[in-house]
Amino acid sequence: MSFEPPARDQIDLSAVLHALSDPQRRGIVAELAASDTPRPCGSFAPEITKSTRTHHFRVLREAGLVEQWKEGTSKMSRLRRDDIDARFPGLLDSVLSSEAFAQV
Amino acid sequence: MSFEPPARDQIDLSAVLHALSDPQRRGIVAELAASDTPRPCGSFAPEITKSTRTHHFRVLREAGLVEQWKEGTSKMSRLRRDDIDARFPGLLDSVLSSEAFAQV
DNA sequence: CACAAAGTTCGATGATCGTCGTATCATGTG
DNA sequence: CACATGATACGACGATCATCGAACTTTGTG
Repeated sequence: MSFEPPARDQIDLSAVLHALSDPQRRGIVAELAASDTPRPCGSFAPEITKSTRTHHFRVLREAGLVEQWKEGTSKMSRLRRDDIDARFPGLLDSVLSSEAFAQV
Repeated sequence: MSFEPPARDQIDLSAVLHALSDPQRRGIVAELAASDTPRPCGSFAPEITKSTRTHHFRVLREAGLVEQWKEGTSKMSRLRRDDIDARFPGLLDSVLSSEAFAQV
């Protein structure tokens, strides 16, 4: 049972908000948004286990936030910013800048 | 153990996103955002049970999205739009308009 | 081929979630 | 006071969640 990542029109708002409600995942998304160059999964969130990381990337992928492909032994990730922005205009930006803005 | 609703500076992004990730709660927030006149809890989401409704309002209140006060036998609710907008500029608007925009 | 590096899969665990029904409380009204 | 109304409290239920470790797969390199 493999998960087709959702097409642009199928991206679900609840799934996106749920995916973004976890700080760890939000951190990954923020890092992905900060630079366009794809990075291997392992270079994110070094403080958590590999399996937990796999889990978080799966949630992001199933929500439609992230696209992944293999490259050698590692797996690259890219933020589907175009799709998200097209489907939910302004949402991603406001979430990311909210994080940056609301530092206590 | 009663919940102090969070002050503006204590409103947590994860809690807000989690609260908004539930369609039922997002519906309540959307209705609250649509009209300024406070309404009793019972006038929302008539398809779910009273206790479930109470639960959802508690999540919204603890996340800082909603303020409530008693008025006679009923309990009124008000969206804390000013606080949310001040803390996370653009977030609430983009979530609400995302819902309206992305009708499949 | 042997080995290392990067991810995935597969339980498992403890926590939280959404929903419900029933009992209870508070407030207003006859 | 008796009763109705609106909401909360208290389990309880199955489902999902975030996290982990151990085993496994895939890919590249000596």
